[in-house]
Amino acid sequence: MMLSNAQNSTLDDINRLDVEPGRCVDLIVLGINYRSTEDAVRNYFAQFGELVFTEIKRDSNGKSRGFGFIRFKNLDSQLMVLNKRHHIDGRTCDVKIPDSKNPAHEPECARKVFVARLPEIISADDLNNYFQNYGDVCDVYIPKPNRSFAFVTFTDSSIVPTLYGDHFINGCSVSVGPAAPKSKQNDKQFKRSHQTSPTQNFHLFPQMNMYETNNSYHDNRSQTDLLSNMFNPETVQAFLNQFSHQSTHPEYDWPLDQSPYNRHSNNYEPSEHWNQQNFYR
DNA sequence: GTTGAGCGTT
Repeated sequence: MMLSNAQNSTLDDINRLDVEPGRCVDLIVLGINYRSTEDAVRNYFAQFGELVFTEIKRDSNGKSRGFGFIRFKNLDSQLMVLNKRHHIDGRTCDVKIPDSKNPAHEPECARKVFVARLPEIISADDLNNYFQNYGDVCDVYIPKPNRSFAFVTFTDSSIVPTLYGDHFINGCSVSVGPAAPKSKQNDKQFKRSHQTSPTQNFHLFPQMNMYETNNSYHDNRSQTDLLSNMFNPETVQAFLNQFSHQSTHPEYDWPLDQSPYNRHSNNYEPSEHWNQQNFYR
């Protein structure tokens, strides 16, 4: 056997899956040698049991992307290889449950709203007090210096879509929209985590649920269209800039976990070692 | 012709 370094328990991982218990799922194999063939991968894992599926992901030119998927026929085989280190063609490979199978991988942005057209006179306290009426607010983030927008994060994502639209806070009108990611990475995560839960996809189309009789919301086909309907051009730009990591004074931005409005935080001071990458993890 | 954290339809 070519096993080494058993990592975590495998039963817990399987129990957390959104699949039938006792059935094999596709397993992702990370770290495959770029030169390894599917035969090599299949031959290696055959020692643990019969495989019903083997695939190495390749680009359009046929070059290996260094990872692939396998599926065993029997669960005992799967248990033997899952979350363990393997050695194939001179490289150490990890076998894991794909993120796409794990609904727990919901990105934070699903619990967060983007508040646009935010006047400077509205404080994080104001936002907290206001949105607390709709759900459990666990974080309020206003960039410093003020850039006319904020993020409000809830502990539960389910109420988030119901907030999309205009709100009046202390007599001021603000626009609330999805805190959608812009980067390719987050985009993928965002799509993945919601593919597995079709019932939650409605949050991408809030006007279908909230505003279908409101003429100001024409299109319900894409998030981009949603934004163009919901926000004015300046606000859209501000929204997109936020995800381009273009803070003019990043040293004044607070990380989520150290925001004074973050209940899980006991540090009320701006961080010295803070950088934006932590925020947009 | 290179690389080495990640996440699958083409």
